[in-house]
Amino acid sequence: MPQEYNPSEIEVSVQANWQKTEIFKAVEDSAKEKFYCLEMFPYPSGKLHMGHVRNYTIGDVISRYQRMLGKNVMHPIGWDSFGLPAENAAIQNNTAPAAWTDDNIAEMRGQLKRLGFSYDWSRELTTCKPDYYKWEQWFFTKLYERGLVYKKESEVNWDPVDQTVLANEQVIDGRGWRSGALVEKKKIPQWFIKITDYAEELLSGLDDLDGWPDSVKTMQRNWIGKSVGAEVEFEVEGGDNLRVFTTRPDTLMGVTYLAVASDHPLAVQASEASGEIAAFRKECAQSSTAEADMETMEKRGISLGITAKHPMTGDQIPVWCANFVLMTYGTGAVMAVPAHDQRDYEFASKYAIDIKAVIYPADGELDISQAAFTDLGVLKNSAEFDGQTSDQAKVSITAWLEKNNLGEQQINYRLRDWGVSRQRYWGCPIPFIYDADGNPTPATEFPVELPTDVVMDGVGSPIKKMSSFIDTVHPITGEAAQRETDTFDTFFESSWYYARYCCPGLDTDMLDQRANYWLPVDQYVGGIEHAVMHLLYARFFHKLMRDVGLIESDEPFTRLLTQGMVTAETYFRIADDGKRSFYNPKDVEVALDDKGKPAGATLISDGQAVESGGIEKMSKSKNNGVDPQSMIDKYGADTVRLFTMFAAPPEQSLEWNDDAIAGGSRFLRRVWSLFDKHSEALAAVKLKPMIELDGINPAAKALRLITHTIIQRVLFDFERQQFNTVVAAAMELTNAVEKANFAQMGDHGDAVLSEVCHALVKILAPITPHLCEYLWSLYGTEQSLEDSGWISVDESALVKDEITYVVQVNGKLRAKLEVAASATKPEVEALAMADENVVRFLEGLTVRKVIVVPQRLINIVAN
RNA sequence: GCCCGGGUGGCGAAAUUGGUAGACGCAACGGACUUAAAAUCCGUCGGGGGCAACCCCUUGCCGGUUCAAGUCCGGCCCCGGGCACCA
Repeated sequence: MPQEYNPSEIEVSVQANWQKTEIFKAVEDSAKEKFYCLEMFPYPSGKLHMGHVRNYTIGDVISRYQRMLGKNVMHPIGWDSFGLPAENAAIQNNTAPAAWTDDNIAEMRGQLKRLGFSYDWSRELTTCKPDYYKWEQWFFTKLYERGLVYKKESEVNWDPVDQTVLANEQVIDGRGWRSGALVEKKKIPQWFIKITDYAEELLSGLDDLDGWPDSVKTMQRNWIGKSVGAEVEFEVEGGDNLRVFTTRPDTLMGVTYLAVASDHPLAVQASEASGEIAAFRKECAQSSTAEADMETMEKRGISLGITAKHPMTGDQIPVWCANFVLMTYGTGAVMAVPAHDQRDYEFASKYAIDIKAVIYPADGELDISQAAFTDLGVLKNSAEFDGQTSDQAKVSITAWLEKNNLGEQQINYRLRDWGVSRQRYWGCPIPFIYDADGNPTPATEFPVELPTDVVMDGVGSPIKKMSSFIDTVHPITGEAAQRETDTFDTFFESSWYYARYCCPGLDTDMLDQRANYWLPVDQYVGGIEHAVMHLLYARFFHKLMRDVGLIESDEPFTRLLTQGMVTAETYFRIADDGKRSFYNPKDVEVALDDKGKPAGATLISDGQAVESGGIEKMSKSKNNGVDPQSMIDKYGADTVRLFTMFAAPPEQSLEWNDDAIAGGSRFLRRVWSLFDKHSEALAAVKLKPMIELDGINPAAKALRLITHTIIQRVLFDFERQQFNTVVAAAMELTNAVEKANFAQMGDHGDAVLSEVCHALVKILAPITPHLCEYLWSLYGTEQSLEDSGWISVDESALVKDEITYVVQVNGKLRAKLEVAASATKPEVEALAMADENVVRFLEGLTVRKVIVVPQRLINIVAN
């Protein structure tokens, strides 16, 4: 073997061999246990960024590990290629989104191949191509037939200057990003899918997802937001009765006002007679639709000047309009109990509305002089319900409402139906056709193809003016008709791509039986930012596909790994106009003080100071991205892969560090020279198993103990997917081999060498597969590394003659003892008591208790 | 504002899940090799005290449980992710 490790040479030739042998092509085989490993597919934004590299390396390590365990692994890749950035880039570069997208895919595909990921490229899919999206169009019409799709008015961010709908991302401080105009909420008709019909199953299904992180399951539970309470009816004179949902019917007697959303029918009605109310409603409309904005704005309201009849007391109570009541949750109206709800308390205090206490703590005094009492308690001032606990009263008051026909028990979900309409061009056309009266009917021919030869003007979707697209024939009447010009939310494509990977090339159906072989996905890997929306939509879609009869399983993803983001230091200067301009870390030199702490940074090009802006997620806006390509060119794919695995555990954020990756390269060179040094011995001894253990040389025995202790840790770490410590273990093993003197190990030297090097290649194989392929070839076996099986622990190698005991006095470390493994508990205790330092610390004290943790620790408690 | 995470040396981190805090690596410093540099190799490396054996302090902050807390419980502070049209 050559003395120098030349990664690019090895990597290119190993990759060519993988391609030639089609080793990663996945074929259905009922005789083998399948393993479907999937990473969230990329949006083709231009070039790979470090987040991609991390995501796909994690997935590749898992895929290769599972393959070595002997499973039939399917590992596909594709492109989530509809979306907003393509439209923006098209405008900027004076091109069409399709061409820009295709170029990016070609570029990024090349980068993924260069990194040596074990993809089955024959399954590659691209969501913006008609052969993919025609099936979601077809599927949407199936859902329509089943009554799961409907159209209703819904709010969007409206830019009144550009006359266009804006994404939340395009609203900055309440203004349109291009026009700078104050954004308004506007209602337009949009398509919805009834995800709320599946709320209960989406919630209960989480209980069985043992392979998902608890944090993600909790987030989804909270997002679905099931609450049990009551709907209560308040009679409004001369108007429709007002129904409200409450989780606290026990506080009913404490209601002192009602509040409705600004677009509630009662508020709309009241605004017709009052300019003040109309103005308030207009103000409420002047904000983005984002919930974070709604929740953080000042809580304000206005009295509607009308009253409603309290169902129990018959009192007339005022009805207000408030900016914090959401039309989309519950009934768009709430009953307010200022004494027992903090938000109502603040609102009532601000507008001098009555506060009436009805719940008292079971013991102690009620104090609502500063804040509401929101705990459960005992009822007072509640007529016949006085003395009941909150829990009792929730039941009895609900029963009373039901008996008097004034309300009933109700389960409410925070989850809202999924609005899938987008007024954008670069998306999948929604397959509906409107007759002359505007009545929709589903398309019957698929695909409804998106015209790709378009010019983007920066305002609005080009197909909304394109008669060649819009004008069509009604599928039933044959009369002139018009196509829907809205497109699907891009979450639509990403909700079912994992199933389509199972059926490449299928042109007669959305899915076939192959989907049932591969699904569910055994391991899904992706960013934590997708914890709720994408993962919830995909779970929902899976159940829809099941109910349409396309697949048999209930959940799409058995095990989920949510990776952390990739971050880097940011550097900037503030210009005279107050704007920050950011400089890439590679263009900045950091000075260190004598402790090695950063002390000031300068721009290399002009030698002038730049300010440090702290660690942030790699992004274009902060200009702190590191181009993976430059790292691959410099160090090779294996080093980049090794570093991304070593720098942090997968679920934590990973801070990029140029120096640290050089350390990864250094390690691989050390592994290389280690094999170089022993290549002749390895070729001669091949895979000689360790059999003769009796009378084994102590040096050989010691190295075997290290080897198998490390194997044991590595097996554990691969299973729990903590790959940074796998790399650390490989480094420790390398250190041990470097120090070992095999010549002194007598007859066992070669066999121990073969065993330890074999372990090292196997441990690193999923992480640095190119290098390991090469090293594996030194063993001269016929089998490919991928098919050569996995490693196991030889328990007999783990047997120790001596054990180190830690001796504590009152919990503080005072001594360490080397004790024969056969020593009994009293013997160990006696040895501990006799230790010089222990004796010193026990002087003048009485021993009260001695705690012995076998094989590990002794704690002497004395005073 | 609400929901979910995270905080350990100069830095990235580890701690077999309540039992030796800092494995492994980066940076830094000292040395070897070299005409020199790179590369490589050897050594030191949380803070403080001590000639030394050793001792004291230290896992964001405050309090608690325990023989024993980075790990469990309660309260705070700071940072990040998500909040339904970025993907």
